[in-house]
Amino acid sequence: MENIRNFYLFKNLKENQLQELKSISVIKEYKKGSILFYEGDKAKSLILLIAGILQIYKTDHRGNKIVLHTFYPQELIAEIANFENMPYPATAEFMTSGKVVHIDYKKFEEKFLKNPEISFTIIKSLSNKIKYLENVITNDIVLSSTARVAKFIYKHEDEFLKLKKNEIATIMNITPETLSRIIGKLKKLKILEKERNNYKIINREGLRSLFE
Amino acid sequence: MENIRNFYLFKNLKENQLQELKSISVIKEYKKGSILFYEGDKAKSLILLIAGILQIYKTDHRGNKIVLHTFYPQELIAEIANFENMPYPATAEFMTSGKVVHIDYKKFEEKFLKNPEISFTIIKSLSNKIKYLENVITNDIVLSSTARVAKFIYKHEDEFLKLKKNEIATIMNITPETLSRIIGKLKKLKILEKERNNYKIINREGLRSLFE
DNA sequence: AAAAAGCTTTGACGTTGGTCAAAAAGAAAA
DNA sequence: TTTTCTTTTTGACCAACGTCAAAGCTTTTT
Repeated sequence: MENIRNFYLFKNLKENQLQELKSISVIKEYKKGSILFYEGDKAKSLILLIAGILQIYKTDHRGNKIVLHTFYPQELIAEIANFENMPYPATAEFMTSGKVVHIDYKKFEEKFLKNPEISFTIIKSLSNKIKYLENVITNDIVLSSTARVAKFIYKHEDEFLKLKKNEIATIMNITPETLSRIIGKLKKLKILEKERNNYKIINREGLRSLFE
Repeated sequence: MENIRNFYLFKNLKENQLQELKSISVIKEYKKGSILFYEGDKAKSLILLIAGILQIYKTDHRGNKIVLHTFYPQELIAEIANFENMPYPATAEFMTSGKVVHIDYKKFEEKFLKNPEISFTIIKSLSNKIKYLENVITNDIVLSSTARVAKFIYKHEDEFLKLKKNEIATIMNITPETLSRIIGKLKKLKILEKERNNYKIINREGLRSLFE
């Protein structure tokens, strides 16, 4: 097994604790597109993502993915399913090939959860997730499509210029047609301008006023 | 100051720690309808609700309240604003008169956050919030209005019978008109039946199939 | 029991964003 | 530079919900 000490979560453990942790952990590899767990599955182990990109999503009544999280390595995944002893609330799919540490949760809880360094890390991880979920709610419920697009362009100018329009639309859970129409609207409002085969933002404040 | 030991969060502190905690805490009372904080406010203290009902909400682009949480006593409120040092992500309003302990966060973090009992409580509190937020997302984004109403009736039969229709509509963030039309649809589907001036559920499974 | 006030339902209509198909514009390959 | 393939835009149309106003019911008050 690789050096588990590299995982930030376990940086501060002593050698004997590390050994103990290793003894309750298993590393598994996953191919791109494979499913780590489905919404409704029962959680058996605490999961730490150590390689690859993992997306957590629900599917709405029209079949659209609602992405709750996109995880990059060194993150705990869906710990609440363990803490609350509940089924996974969403589905996890690898966007790239990836690697994961499965830690026997029961034993972890007994032996590690009250370790101050570890619990502090978990608090950070959880509060990060809350931040993220709140953002999903803001974007998908509070804002209209136009506001959502404006916010995206404002906050991710470079992606807006680089990514294909239909990729951007997917990220925002809208159709490419709707995105195209909104961009058209922004052009009329003199917020964007077509320049060669791309756009230029000519009124950042105008953008901001659309979502604040 | 009242006996702070009554707050579950601090049950396991030793006497000297309790004294220390008291020294960094202030209790405040609030009237029904008063605002504890607004979305965007800066968080200065860790807040523990000890009396009353507190609602946390955002306002969507049409002016509807999106309720993120409804808190009852003995709960930490919006801790992430402290942990992540970010502005409050939503507004908090008292639904009844209430009481709150304000704890100086900087000092709390130094002295208490790494106490195993306390951090465990915080982990519980955070994971509860995640559960709640996930539920909001499921209800408000994933489900259609009909599914949302079906779920509400299925899970809260008594409220459905007792509350006024427009109160129910408010809880679900839909208009009374839409609710009325959906109820009409459920009548046609032989899931509900009008009985005197109320309804009767005559096909619970039918209800369930609408949201699962 | 009649009148007033408060809810709920219904109808007409508007807005938002999705769907499908076709046209237009760009990029890549030949 | 043509040709071909991909992406974006446009138009016509649809479904879900919201809005507003009027009509029907209930409940409360007098």
